[in-house]
Amino acid sequence: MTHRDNIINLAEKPVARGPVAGAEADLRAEQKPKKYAHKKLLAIEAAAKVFAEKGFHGATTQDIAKEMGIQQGSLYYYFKSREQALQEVCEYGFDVYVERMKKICVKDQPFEAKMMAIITSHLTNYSHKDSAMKVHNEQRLYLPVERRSRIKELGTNYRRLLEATLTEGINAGVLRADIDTHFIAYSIIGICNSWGANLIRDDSLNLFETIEQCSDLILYGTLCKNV
Amino acid sequence: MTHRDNIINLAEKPVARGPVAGAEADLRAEQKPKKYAHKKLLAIEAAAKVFAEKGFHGATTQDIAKEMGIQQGSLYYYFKSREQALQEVCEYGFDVYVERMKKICVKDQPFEAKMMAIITSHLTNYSHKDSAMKVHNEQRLYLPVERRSRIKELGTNYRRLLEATLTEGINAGVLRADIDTHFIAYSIIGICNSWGANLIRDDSLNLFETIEQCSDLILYGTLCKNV
DNA sequence: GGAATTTTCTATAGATCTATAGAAAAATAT
DNA sequence: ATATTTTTCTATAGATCTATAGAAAATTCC
Repeated sequence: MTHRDNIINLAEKPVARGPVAGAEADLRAEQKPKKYAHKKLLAIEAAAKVFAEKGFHGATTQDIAKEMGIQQGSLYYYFKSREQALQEVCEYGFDVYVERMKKICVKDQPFEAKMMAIITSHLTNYSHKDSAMKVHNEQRLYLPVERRSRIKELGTNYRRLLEATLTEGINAGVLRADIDTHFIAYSIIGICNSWGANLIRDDSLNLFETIEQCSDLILYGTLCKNV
Repeated sequence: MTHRDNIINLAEKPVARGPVAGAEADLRAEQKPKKYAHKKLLAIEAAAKVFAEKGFHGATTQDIAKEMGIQQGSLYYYFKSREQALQEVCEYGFDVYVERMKKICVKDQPFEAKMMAIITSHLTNYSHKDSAMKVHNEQRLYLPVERRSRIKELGTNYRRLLEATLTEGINAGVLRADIDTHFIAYSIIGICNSWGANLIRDDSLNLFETIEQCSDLILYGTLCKNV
């Protein structure tokens, strides 16, 4: 079995769905109401924005409700609790995100291009999904473990895809054979998260320049080639 | 003026002390009491630990007092407010830290060794100063701007030292001439903070291996040299 | 030992904030 | 038009949590 097979297997294994421990699926969303599903999304986005700004513990249900333009008490029509709101924000978009990552990893293209696509995907997520990704990175550990299983699962999937891609790069002779794929995967995620947070904070930063610089650093390092 | 001169100048300019806006120096600590100064340090460390675990907004004065083994109300003997405790935790150790950085940057040694020393210093800080550095990284933005001036100043000093060292590396022909020192400096800090947080969380991680791997990634990147 | 000073304790006012209950309003269906 | 369902509102109990005040205990000084 080749490493490409490995990646394809990982990529095609459907993400486990259905009730995960502590997930408490939103019954309303799966049933009749029409308007509900849409407004629930708005609620998640409002929560994401507020959590991103004030942190989980610093954000009140009042704040989130205000962001949505409804009364504090009404928020409980969409979330059973403030904690559940955090959970849903953390999970929001991560699904899509991991799926996108799978497509990138499976695609047959030069390693450098793949790395750039991965970084682009990671950083673009910060600017598109608004604040959900930032909240995921910074606040998820405030969730009790029971609520984190799905998030952890998605994160592990993501990291494994990255590691497999790195291994593939080594086998293809593109990457150094002596790197630790686990370490490098974590580092890439670390750099991306760090710049992702900067991108959100600082409007003057250019997304595409940042992507290029990140790729460049990870691939080529900083030492002069002539030495 | 050479770049080395630049660094030396930076390194020898004494860190601005005295009352910074919003700093509200702890009068008690500067006056007579003997036991006070010592126990105040314990208070800062207790606060650091609790803030690191629960986040600023998630940590109560009760939690901090309990960590110190005193009553909730007694905590106010050491801090005027919970917010001031956060400020002091964020500043704690950073002084020493920047001083250490200056010494490293000024010292005449091969660039690779310097980079390793810088990373060692940054990561060691995480394991020694317990949680203060983590709190600084994750929670300082919850402080109102008035309380952040000193912290910002120290951070800028630190980053400038790093940038100057990188520039020096370029001029010495060791580093690629086309890197953006500002970008690389931020990235180094990002990687270190990301691994620093991992080190605190995961006991099984080896500090020295992590240091070597970080240096290696930043200097050499991941691409195979033969390509 | 007794006075002065430092440190800690107890108790609490006043200000949140979450989550719920039940009424009201809006939307949809019949 | 009326009944049914969905969505929002108001009001509030009950549970925090911060910060202060003043008494008590511990320590230091003479």
